[in-house]
Amino acid sequence: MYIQDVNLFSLAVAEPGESYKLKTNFKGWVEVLVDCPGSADLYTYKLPEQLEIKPGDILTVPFGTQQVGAIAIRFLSQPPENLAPEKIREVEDVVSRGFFPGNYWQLLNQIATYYYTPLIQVIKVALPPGLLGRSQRRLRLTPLGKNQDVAKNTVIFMSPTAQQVLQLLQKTPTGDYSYYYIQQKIKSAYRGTRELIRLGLAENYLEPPRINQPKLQKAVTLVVEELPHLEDDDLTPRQKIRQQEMMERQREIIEVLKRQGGELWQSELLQTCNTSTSVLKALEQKGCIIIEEREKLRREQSPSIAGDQAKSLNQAQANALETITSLNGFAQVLLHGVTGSGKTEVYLQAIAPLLQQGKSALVLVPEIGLTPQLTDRFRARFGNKVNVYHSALSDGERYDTWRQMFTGEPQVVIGTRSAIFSPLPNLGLIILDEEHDSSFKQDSPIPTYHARTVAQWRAELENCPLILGSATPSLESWVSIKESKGAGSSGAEAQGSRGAGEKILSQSPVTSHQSPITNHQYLSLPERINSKPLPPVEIVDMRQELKEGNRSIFSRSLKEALEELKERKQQGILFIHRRGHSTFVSCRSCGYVLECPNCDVSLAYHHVEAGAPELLRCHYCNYGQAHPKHCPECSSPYLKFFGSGTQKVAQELNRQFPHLKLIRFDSDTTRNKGAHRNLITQFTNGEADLLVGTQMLTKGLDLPQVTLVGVVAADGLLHLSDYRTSERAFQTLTQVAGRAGRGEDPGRVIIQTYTPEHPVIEAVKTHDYQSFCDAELEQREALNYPPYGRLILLRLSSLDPIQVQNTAQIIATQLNQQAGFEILGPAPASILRVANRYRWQILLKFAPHGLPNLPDWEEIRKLCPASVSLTIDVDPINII
DNA sequence: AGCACGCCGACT
DNA sequence: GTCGGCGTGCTC
Repeated sequence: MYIQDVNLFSLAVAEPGESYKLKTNFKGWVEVLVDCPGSADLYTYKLPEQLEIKPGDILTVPFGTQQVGAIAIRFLSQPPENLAPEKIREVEDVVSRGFFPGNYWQLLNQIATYYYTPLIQVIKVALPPGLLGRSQRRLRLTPLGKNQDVAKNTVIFMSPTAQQVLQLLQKTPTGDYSYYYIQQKIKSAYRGTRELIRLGLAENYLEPPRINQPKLQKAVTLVVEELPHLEDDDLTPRQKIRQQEMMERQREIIEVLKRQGGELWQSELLQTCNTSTSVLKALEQKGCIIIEEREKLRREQSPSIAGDQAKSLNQAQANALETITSLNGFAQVLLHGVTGSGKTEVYLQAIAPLLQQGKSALVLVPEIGLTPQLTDRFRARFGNKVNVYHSALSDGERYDTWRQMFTGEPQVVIGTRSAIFSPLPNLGLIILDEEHDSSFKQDSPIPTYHARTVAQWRAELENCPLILGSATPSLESWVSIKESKGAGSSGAEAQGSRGAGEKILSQSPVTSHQSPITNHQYLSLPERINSKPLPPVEIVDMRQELKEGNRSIFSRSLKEALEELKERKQQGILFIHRRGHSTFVSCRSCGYVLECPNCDVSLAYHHVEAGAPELLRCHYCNYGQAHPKHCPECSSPYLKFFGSGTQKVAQELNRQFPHLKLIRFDSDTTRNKGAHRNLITQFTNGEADLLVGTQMLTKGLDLPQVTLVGVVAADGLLHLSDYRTSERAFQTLTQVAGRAGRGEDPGRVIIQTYTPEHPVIEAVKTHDYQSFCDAELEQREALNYPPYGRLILLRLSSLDPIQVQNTAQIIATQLNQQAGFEILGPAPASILRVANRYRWQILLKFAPHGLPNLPDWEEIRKLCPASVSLTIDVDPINII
C-alpha cells in the first residue's frame, strides 16, 4: 500500500508501435490513482474520445456515488482481464494538465516510500488545495416541497425524522443543504431524506467538484488611435451638447488607456476615470475598444520596495559565492555563517546569475511570517520575479502562485516547508535558510517529511546545488560534512572534525573543502560583516542573586543594562521561553492546581487588557475559561500565579522601568495578518525601546539598533526530557544572542540561569559551536541516537485510554519478535492526554545505513482497532 | 471519504 | 415483525 512505485516515464513512452496505433484508433483505457483514503490501488477508466489525456494529468472521475479527484498514471491498450467490462466507467474531465515532469514523479514516489505514506497523500501536499476536488451530494426541496400548504398536508404521513429534515430544509431560503450537513444536524437522517424524495418533496443532486478556477477579470484593450469623429446633424441643439459631453468622457478614457500602453483591467480603468461601464459599452459598440475576460493571477500584495543593488562582499562571502557559482550539478553545501555574517547577500548574488540563465531558485525559510525582512530584501533585488508561497495564503492565491511557478518563467520562490514541492520546471538552486530549524519537519498529518531531506532528493534529481545555511547547523548536516570528509580522504588537509572546527574559529576567512565522492562542501563565514565582533555573553547565576537578596526576575546586571538603554538611546530584546502571563495557577491554601479539562496540563494565566475578564488558557488545545475568584477545591480566595511568561515579564518591566516603552512579540500579539511586520516596523522606527518575546525573536530578525539581548531564564530551555534538548537550547540561545550588536554600536548579551555550569551555557558563552558539537555527538553516538542512528516513532492515540494502552502493548509485542532494531516503549506520551485523546508511543531505533528488516506496517496497522489511530513518524523531531 | 449492505437489539 | 443503531467492505 505504501510502496507503490509509479514510473510514468517509461510507461508514457511505451512501445513505439503501440502508441502509434493508439493514436489513430480507439483511445483505450487509463489507470488512475484516486483521491480516496483506503484505496491506494489503481483504477481503470475508459478514455473518452473528446478528451486529450496524458499521464500525470489531474482528472475527475466517477467513483462510487461521487466524483473525485484522480491522477492519470498510465495507459492500457486492453482492459484488465479480471475486470468485468461493464464496470469500467469513463473519465469525467481534465482539471489540470502537464503537471509532474519525470523526476518530479520520482521525488513523490521516493517520499511515499521513505515516509510510508500512500502516494496520493504525498501528491496532496504537493498540489495546491482544492485541485483534487470531490463532488458533494446535496438535498434540495422540489417546488412541491417548497409549497407550504402541500407540505403541511403531507406532514401527518411522515416519520419524525422526515419531518425534521423537511423543517430543516424549509428554514433556509434556498431549501438546499449538503447531505453531510443534514446528517450532522439530524441523526440517521438518510431514512428521512429517502422518504421525502419518495413523496416528491425533495430531490438529491450531485454538485460537481468545486475546483479552483483561475480568476477571470474584464480587461479593456484599445484598438483605435483616437475617437472617430462623427457628426450627426439630425440632433437638436440640446442633444448635441449631450453628445459632446459623452465624447469628452470617451476621449478621456482613450487617453488614459493610451498612457497605460493600451491595456488596463476594467476595474482599474473605471476607478481612474471615475466613470461607469456604460461609457465603456458605448466605446466598445463604436469599435474603439475590446472588453474581454482575462485570467488574473492573484498574488500577495507586497508593499512597494525600493530597488536595491548588489552589496560588496567581504573576503569570506566572496569566496563562498565563488564556490557556489562554480558548482555544476548536484552538490550539497553547508554555509556555516555566524549570526550577522551576511548569508542573505550570498544567496542573493548566487541567485542573480541563475535568473539571467533562465533558471529558477527555491528558497525555504522556517516561517514566512517571521521573515518579512528577508522577503523584502529579495523583492528589492529581484522585484516581481519573487513569489511567496506558504500556508497563510488564501486558496486562490496559492493556486495562482502555483500556476505562476508552473509557467517556467525564471523566478525566485520563497516559502515554508511545503514550498519544496513548487513545480518549477527549470530549477537551478535550492536554499534552506536556518536549516537547523525544526519547523522544516512536519509531524502531522502524513507524510511526516523533513523539507531538508526532500530538498536533498530534489536537488539530486534536478541535478542542482543545495545550500544549507545556518549559524548553528543541525548535527545531521554537520555530521554529513564530516563523513564526506572521512570518505574523500584524497587531498583533504582537514581530517576529522577537530581540524575542520579549528578552521571555523580561526582567522582564515573561509574554509572550503570538497569531497570528490559525496560532493559535499563546507563553507564558513566566520566573521560578521564589516568586521563587527560577536557580542560578549555574560552569564548570570540567579542562585547567587537570590543569595544576595535579589528576589526580582531581573538580575542586577540586567537591571543596570536596561536602565542604560534609555540613556544611550539604544534598543534591546528580552527573550522569554513562554508566552502568556504565568505558566500555572495554584491555590495557596490547599495547593490545588488549575488544570485543563481536556489535557493533562495546567492552565496558563493570561492577563488581558485592563477591564477585560482574566483568562486561563490551555496551550495545547486552546481551551479557555475565566479565571475563578476562589479555589474550585477549597473556596479559598488566595490563588497565586507561578512561572513567568511574556505577559508577566512585560508587566514587571512596566512596573520597574516605567520609562521603557516595550512591544510584546509572541504568537498572542502576532496572530493577525501583517501584525508581525507592523510590530517590527514600529520597533525599527524607534517607537519602543524593548522587544519582549518568545522563540519568534530567534528567527532571522535583523535589527541593527539592538545592542542588548537578555534571556530572562535559560533554564526553561535546558531541562526537557528529549535527546535533542541540548542541541535545540544551544541553537536558540546562540540565535537570540546573535540579534545583538549588528549595527554600529557593540552588542551585549545577558543570560540568566540557575545552572550556569551547564555545557550548553558554557558553549553559548564562548560562541563555541565546535566543542559543543563534539561533546553532543559523543553522547549521541554512545546511545545510537541521530545522526548516528535512525528513529521511527509510532504515535497511537484514542479517546479510549484503555484501548490505546492495550494496542500499544500488542504492537510492541509483535515488533519484539523481529530483530534488527531496538524498541523503546510502549510509553505514554509525556502529556498523556491532549484534547481528550490519550496518547502512547513506541520508538524504534536502528542503524542509519542499510535498513534492517523493518516491520510490515500493513500488518501492524491491522492490529489497531478503529478507535485507535496510528501515525508512523519517520525521523521524528518531537519525541516527547 | 461516502455510502451501500447486513447484522443485532428495542419497540409497535 | 419492523425500526433504527452501527460495524464492514467496496468504489474501476
